[in-house]
Amino acid sequence: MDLRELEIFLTLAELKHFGRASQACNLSPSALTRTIQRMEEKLEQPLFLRDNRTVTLSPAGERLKAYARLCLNEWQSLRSSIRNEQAVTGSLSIYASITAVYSLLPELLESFRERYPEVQLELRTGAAEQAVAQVQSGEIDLAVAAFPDGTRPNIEFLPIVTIPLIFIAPRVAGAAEVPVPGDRLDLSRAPLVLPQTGLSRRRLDQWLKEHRITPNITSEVSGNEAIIAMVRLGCGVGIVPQLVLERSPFRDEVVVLQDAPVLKPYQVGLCTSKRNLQRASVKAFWQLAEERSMAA
Amino acid sequence: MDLRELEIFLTLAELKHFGRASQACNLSPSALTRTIQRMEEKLEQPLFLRDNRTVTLSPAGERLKAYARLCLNEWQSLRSSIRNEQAVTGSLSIYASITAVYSLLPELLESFRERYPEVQLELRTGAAEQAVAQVQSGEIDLAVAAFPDGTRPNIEFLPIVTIPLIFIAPRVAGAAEVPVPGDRLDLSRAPLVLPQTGLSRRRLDQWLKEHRITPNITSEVSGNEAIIAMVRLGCGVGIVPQLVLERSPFRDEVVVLQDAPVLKPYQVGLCTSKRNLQRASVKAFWQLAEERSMAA
DNA sequence: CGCCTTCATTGCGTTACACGCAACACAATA
DNA sequence: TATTGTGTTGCGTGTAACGCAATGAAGGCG
Repeated sequence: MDLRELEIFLTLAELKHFGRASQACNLSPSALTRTIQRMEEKLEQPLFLRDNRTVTLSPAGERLKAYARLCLNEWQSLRSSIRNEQAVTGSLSIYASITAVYSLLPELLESFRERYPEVQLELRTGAAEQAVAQVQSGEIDLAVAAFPDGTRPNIEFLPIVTIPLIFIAPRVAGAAEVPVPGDRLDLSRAPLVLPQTGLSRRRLDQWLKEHRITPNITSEVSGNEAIIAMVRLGCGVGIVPQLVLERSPFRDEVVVLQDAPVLKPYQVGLCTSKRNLQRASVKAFWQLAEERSMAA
Repeated sequence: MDLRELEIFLTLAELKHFGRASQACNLSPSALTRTIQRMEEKLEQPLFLRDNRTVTLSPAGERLKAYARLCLNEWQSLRSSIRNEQAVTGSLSIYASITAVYSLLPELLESFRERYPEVQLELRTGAAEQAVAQVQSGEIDLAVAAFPDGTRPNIEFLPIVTIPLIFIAPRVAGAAEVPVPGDRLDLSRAPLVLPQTGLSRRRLDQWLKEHRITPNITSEVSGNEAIIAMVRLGCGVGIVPQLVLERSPFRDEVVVLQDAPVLKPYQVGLCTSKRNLQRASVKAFWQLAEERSMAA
């Protein structure tokens, strides 16, 4: 039994006139007759008692009338509740590093807020490394994350910016062998301040492996900000994404080594699960970001 | 939105597995996929969140699930209530003359009662002449009536028996010119006891008109039983359906005139309106009578 | 690492079915 | 008797739902 059929039936039940009902339903008289006949066959029971003069509802028709009203009303309320739900209770949790919150996200969040003011936004900051894991666990809807090298199953990425990985040195040489600006960076000799894990570490390790160089690692820390702090103190040469350096309060107290190996740059963008991408709020954010990166 | 679609949706919502759900619905996987896609398009909202591993309900899907359950449950209850209604509350009112109640109806009622014991029967007796009017007014569902000569609009007839119209005379001649058994009946001379109106009167009038005979009408009464009573008293020659005479307590006190005009016989049968014929109980009685007259 | 299995989806040809048009049946009306 | 109003039926047509086969994507396993 179809909702359209119920609607047609109800119209006829109220008008009690095939001609007028068919007109009211934008239907040919024959189509109306057949629709009612189909319904009567399905119920194995006449719904209307007709003679050539009048049309009246049978007892079964009265029952069906109540049913039809129920179904159609509930359908209306379902539709509106789904629409409202889409707008009002749409929520979106975003995970990002502090750097991202200050650099990439502001303009995105602003235009999203403008276009979809009804979506409840939740913003969580944390280590950039954990972004993908947060998304995979379902803890979070959307994250700003660096592209992992390999593609992950059921995870979608949308690149937004490409950020070079740069080598930084203290403005004033501290320990021995720490290069000063203008020197050529010799990775086999220079003392290095590196993250324990993470994408930039893997990029460097790969480069070193390709060039068969054994590095001189002074200290391993976690977090790009920590690297900048260590470098500033003169501990050695560090490697950070350019964007992080630009946002750092210590940016003037370290120098960028221009004559250094060029590592494959960071790809930073949005990250979510395939499943989340089907939710209205997530999809909206995603498409907004796509538009902006198209325009750029 | 179709009930079948809702059923399919519910199955998938419970199994959360396209393959198994399609099997459970006797459907190909592709058909299931498309069915869900259609529903999602109609609602402009995803119902399931899928990745290559799992299928889960979206918020909109949860709402639809509640709706689907409501519709399907109500549909079941509608079907069963309609079936029960058909059997239990089916009522049938029958109008018949006293003669019919004693002659035609007993066997019909008996087998009807046997086959459809749940139908509430109501039996009303009255003048045979009013049977059709009772049906037309909707006062009564079904009547045992004589065929009117012309067909009536929106009224159906089912002939059951053919009953000759016979001329009767008193066993012992009373008034002058009243014929005795064996005489040839001369309608221009014999005193007649006729019904004021009714089918038998019309039949006789027609015959007289065709033969250009002016009758000698002694008295006009109403009701066949009255005719028999008058004839018995010797008032004249009467005309009654054979069946009425057979059932009359005075049947031995009048005689049938064999050598008399042959009038077109009475056709007695069931009578109902087209509209009533669509009701289950009426239809059942009608079909029962059809079967019996077939067999006879 | 490569092959196979499991799932959902998509392309495509086929079929069923709902529709509109026209003709019809039946009754009321002039 | 002709005409109008009303519901139904015959028939040709187009859409849309289906099944089959191929595809894409991810997990399992030797």
